[in-house]
Amino acid sequence: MSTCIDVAKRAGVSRQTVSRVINNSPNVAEETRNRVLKAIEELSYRPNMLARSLKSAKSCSVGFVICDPLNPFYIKIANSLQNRLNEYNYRLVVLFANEDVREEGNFFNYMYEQQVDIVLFTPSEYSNQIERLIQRHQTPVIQLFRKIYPTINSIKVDDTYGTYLATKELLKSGHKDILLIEPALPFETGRLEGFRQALEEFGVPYRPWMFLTLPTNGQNEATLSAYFSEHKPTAAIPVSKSIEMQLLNMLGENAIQIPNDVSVIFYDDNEVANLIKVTAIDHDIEYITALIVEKLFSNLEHPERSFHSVVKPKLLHRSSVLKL
Amino acid sequence: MSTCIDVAKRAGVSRQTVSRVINNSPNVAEETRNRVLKAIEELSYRPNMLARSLKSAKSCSVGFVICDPLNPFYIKIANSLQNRLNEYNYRLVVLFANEDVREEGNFFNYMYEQQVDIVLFTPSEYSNQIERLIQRHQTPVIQLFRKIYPTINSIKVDDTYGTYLATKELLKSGHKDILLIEPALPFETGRLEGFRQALEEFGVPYRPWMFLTLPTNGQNEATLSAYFSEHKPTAAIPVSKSIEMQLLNMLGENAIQIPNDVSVIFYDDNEVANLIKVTAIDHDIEYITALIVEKLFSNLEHPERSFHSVVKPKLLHRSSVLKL
DNA sequence: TTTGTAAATGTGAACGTTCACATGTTTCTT
DNA sequence: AAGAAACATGTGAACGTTCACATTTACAAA
Repeated sequence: MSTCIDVAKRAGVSRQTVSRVINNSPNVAEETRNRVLKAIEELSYRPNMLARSLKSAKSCSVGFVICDPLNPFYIKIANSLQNRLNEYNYRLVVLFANEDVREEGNFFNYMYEQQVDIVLFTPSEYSNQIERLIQRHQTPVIQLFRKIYPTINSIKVDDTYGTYLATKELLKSGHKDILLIEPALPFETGRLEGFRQALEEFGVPYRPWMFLTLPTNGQNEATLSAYFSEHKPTAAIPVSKSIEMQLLNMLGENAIQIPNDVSVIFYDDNEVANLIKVTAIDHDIEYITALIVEKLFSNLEHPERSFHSVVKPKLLHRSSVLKL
Repeated sequence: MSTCIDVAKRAGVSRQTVSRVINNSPNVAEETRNRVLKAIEELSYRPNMLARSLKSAKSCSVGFVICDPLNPFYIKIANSLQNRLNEYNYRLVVLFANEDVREEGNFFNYMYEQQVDIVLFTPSEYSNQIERLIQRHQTPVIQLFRKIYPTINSIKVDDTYGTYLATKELLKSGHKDILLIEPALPFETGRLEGFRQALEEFGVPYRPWMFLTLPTNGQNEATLSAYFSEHKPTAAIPVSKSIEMQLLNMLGENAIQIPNDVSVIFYDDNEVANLIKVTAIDHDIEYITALIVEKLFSNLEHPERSFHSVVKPKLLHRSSVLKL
């Protein structure tokens, strides 16, 4: 692998001039620039980013911990984020995680070792060990999609508003027996709140059986089946892909049809929702990543300014809601 | 961010001793090691990997270009690969791509700049520009899942055998009018070959209408619908997630039921296949990544030994094949 | 002509490690 | 007891860049 000194020798200039050319700095004579460019081409020279980052004390990289790699939402975010950052000559350092707090410490240590300029992560639950780790280092951190650490900057989707939207849509169609199904998480998502807000607005009383939490890694078809045969809701809002799938499975096995027997709105659009035409809460990936990038750079410039941004989701109408 | 010199000062040793401790080298007195470890802890010191890689001329990183980020197969591969590499203190540098040759050159330049020790990529089509780029650099490259460049080491799934398996399964159940649907790709996948092998074995003549290629980014429901109403195959093998989804969509709209009206085997298992119980070709992710890691390290040690590995897929029986 | 200013280019040091080697200290061998 | 071997530790240089500054050249203004 050739270095800038090899290029310098071949072009008959100093290494600094090569540096100027590859960094597009002005004050390089056109003739010299061309000579350097030619040498770069001939040697297929590529600057060594390790050396550059080491010297300049800026790696121009953003760490991103994908908390659930099998959820395409996060992959789309990562993909879009990478494209945006590349435009600024920043790179995205991706780490696949699996919703495990015990591993989160390793992720941060990894990011610190890689000298990323800023870390984006989705906390899986509160841990004061992690909080201390973050405070000890000066690397800025932004929590995405969940605001679990009050003192750490955050960007998230307004999930309260999301369930509010979905619930309102069902209420508008005349549904009164609605079931909200969430995975059991070690923190407050705000979804139940939005659910209750909508119910209240339509004067429908909230009943405890309208809200169900399910173990995250369990086989929940039996629980769901029992619930449906006992309570017979006319509509359901499953949250998270795995619960959506389990619900579909259960409905299929019991020959309960969407929307004739039960109306369904997914919280989180995905290709299955698209396939079987399920109305869903939709997140504007491009808008979210644009916001992340904006906040990220402003945070690098003004680390003292704290922020907690909230993005409103939308409802994507399909045909899984029956008018009663 | 503290450096090894900060740690050395605090522990009252030289930077080299700190280096020895963090690299677990022997020949460090127990008492000294503990003093250094304490200083590391107190300063929350993390070694700077940029500096380490720069000096040692080994970044201990593997570049991985994910050709289709929305296909969970590649994400699972990346995730598993990352876990395995971490065990060897290697890291995975991930790049999201979108099946575009024109971008592939940038990916390689990026990987070269990042000084990765080896690149794993899935070529989207043959390009002699890319071939020259790879040859000019000494960084080893392994093509995954597609063997497009004959001279470059490869690891792939035996797709000929995959369609052979799927076709045989349908033939065994008495199907004779089988449709293989592939995306139109600019290279030979070998799937048609496996399809024809199985037909021949069962004495069923191959007819041109049994094989359909569809544009990769098109809305193909209409084409599929026309095909089905004209030829009425009793079974179909859709290849690639997007074609699988389009087929399901079309079947749903025309009220064609699986398996009563048509038997289906997916080429590539996924959660939709699991949900609606579609028999599918299954790839053993862990086996594949173990092989990749093995080949990767042996390639770093013996760059002169070339290899072209092939992994056999399996058939995952579910209930989408009707016995005729 | 002299002087000043801007543009073009070069040089030494530094970033945080590790390598190669040097040096000092202990422990074993005979 | 002397020498060798093993262990423990330290020092200068280097990795490929960029930074800060220095130097040279060109050209306009006085």
